[in-house]
Amino acid sequence: MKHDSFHESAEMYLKTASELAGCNAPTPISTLAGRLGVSAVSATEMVHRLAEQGLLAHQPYRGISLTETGQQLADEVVRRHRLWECFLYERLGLPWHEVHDHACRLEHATTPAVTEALDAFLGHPVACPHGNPICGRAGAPAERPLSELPVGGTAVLVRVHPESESLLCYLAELDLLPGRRVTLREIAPYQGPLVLLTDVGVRYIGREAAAHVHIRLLTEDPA
Amino acid sequence: MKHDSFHESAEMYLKTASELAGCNAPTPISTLAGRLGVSAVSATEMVHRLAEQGLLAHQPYRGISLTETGQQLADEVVRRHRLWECFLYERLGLPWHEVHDHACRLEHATTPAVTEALDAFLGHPVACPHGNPICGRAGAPAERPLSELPVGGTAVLVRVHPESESLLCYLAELDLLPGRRVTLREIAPYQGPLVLLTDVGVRYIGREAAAHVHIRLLTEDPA
DNA sequence: TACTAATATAAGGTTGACCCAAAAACCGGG
DNA sequence: CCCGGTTTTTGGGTCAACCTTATATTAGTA
Repeated sequence: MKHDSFHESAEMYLKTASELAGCNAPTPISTLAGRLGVSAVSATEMVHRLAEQGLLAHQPYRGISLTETGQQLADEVVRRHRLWECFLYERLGLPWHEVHDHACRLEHATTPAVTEALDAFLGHPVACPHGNPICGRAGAPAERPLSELPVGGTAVLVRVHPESESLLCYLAELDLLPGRRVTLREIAPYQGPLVLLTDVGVRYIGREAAAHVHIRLLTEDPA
Repeated sequence: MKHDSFHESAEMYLKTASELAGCNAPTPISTLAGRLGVSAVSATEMVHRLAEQGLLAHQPYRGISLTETGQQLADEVVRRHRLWECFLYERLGLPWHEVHDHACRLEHATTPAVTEALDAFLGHPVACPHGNPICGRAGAPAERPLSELPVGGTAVLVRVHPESESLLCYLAELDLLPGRRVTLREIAPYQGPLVLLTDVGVRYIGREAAAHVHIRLLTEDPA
């Protein structure tokens, strides 16, 4: 017998599954595998193991979805992750785009007692530095990807969802952080970038990236 | 490719080897194995692997000792461990005797950037809550195990060295924490416990435990 | 010196998390 | 309804870290 519960890997699978579940219901295993950087075969194996433990359901050729228990576990991991991000960013002063990776390591080594104490220490924060909610489920009113903002509409950036260092870094460079107010002037032709007006200047952002940036709509049309 | 450097296990071996090295120069593998809770065979295997990587030297039938590099690695792990202990105890307010175990998990998931930032955040502490030094090598003036305090002598408890939750818990119960001033009244016969006078009352402590509590001598004889 | 207890090695197993290559099952478009 | 591309399964490997049960080696002591 090693650790009490399961390991880093399992937690990563659940966490990732949870992240992808937000998009379309049954996530194909290949997507999971891609995101985790493992082969489809390996992912399938692990999915089976997790399914046996009742953490997720696998409908062959359709995809996977988390069970109640699996979702809970995943939520805990995500919570730890975001709490650490808060700590690393707010208290330790590490750069915005770096905290994700450090938190990825810590999230698996955090006991429940530490999690709770950390949460209290940070004053029960409601969102990580990238705007992702910390406590209850996602929800929140009228939130959608930036890529769906209509031309002329104005919105506030609230979160960066499927996070990745390169994306975070890119956004930081553009100064497109949660809290920023943007207006979509136009979408360049041929799947071109979105042209955004912000109070720090004009910004261009690709559709791919924009799909990962979530906004809260302020107005549909220009003032 | 998995993690960049080596894994938790290797770090634990090095850390433990370093802890035991303080006592007698070449540590027998069996001692290492015992402390890590693995079989002697497993420990031997791992020792070979680590020796191949030049992290420690193994003299058959005599024991092991860390190389320069190995010692450095071990020191880094220990440093991370103690920094986390400080954080958990001072900032998160977790109990004195519990922080060790939580820190044991975190120490392997801490990137250099986080270590440095944490150190700064804590104001570059010089010792963990149990009194073990954080930065440079152990040293410090005139430090010895409580078990070597002469009868009648007075000393200050400075650190608990080979740490274990049960020991820490026991000491906490007795209120024998670093900073406490004690006078050895007598040693009960037949390898009996030490009888200590403290400003919180009389305390009895076994010789085993006393060997793990380090003191700084104040006076050799009663005032 | 010869013996015993500690130490080391050898041999063979297990488990988790990966990999590849190839075969089989499936789904949807033409 | 059939064919091609995606997905899954099958079979066979690797590697690290463990395990047990022997068998050898050695150090220290009687």
